Amino acid sequence: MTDSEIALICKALSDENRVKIVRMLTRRELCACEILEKLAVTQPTLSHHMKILADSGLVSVRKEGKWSYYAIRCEQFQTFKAVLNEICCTDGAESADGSQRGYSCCCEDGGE
Amino acid sequence: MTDSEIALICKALSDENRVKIVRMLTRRELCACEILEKLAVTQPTLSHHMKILADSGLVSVRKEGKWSYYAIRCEQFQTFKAVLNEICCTDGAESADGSQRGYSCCCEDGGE
DNA sequence: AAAACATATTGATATTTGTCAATATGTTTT
DNA sequence: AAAACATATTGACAAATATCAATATGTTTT
Repeated sequence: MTDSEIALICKALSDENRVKIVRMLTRRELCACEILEKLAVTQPTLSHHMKILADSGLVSVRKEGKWSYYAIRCEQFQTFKAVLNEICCTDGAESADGSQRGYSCCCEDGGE
Repeated sequence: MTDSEIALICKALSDENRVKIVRMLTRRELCACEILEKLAVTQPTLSHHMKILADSGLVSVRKEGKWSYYAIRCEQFQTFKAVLNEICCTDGAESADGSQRGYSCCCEDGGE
């Protein structure tokens, strides 16, 4: 996954309403009308947001009759998260002074 | 972590150059001059990008003499990734027709 | 003190973005 | 066929963004 593709997905998630939408899609697909009910935007604005999410590859669209159902694209989302997991801070297992931190290192494997 | 905070971090990662920067910071802090060498932007533009990354909370700045050292903020980055892991697709352990997928589900825990 | 160096800020500009009203497209119901 | 419904597209506009040149700030070296 290229830097450009990552940037595109992050751009799709760079708007508060689109973050809300993606969070709503956790474990259930939703039609546009259901999403619209929960956001304070007009229908054309929602349609615009859904297009950005779909174009980024993060969300799929399934048309059924007059409805459009949206869902998270598992494979794409998984790849995105895998890339983020490759990014790692400079922290080791514990702080420089030897004390325990209140959180574990952001790196999955704890160092190379 | 609010939708707004997530959007802010994603906005920081919504530019290809900034994705490159964050990837460069994996496991090592870097001064601005080192980052500048590897990107095709002017010094003021880099300074602008570093400010956006720092303001998002994803990156820390440490000043030492005339240098500014940047690093990934482990705790913040980890929290961000934890939020993404809460977001999950509608897929189960296998495809609807019972066949195996070429990738595992994007959900960490495989369902609630 | 002066020069060189690293970084930040300011000002300007072209481009992109989020939003809405109006309208179009396509589907289902009456 | 007409009305109602769900969604998409178009056009417009204010706000935000990425970029650079010029300049400022602060530090180190000479």
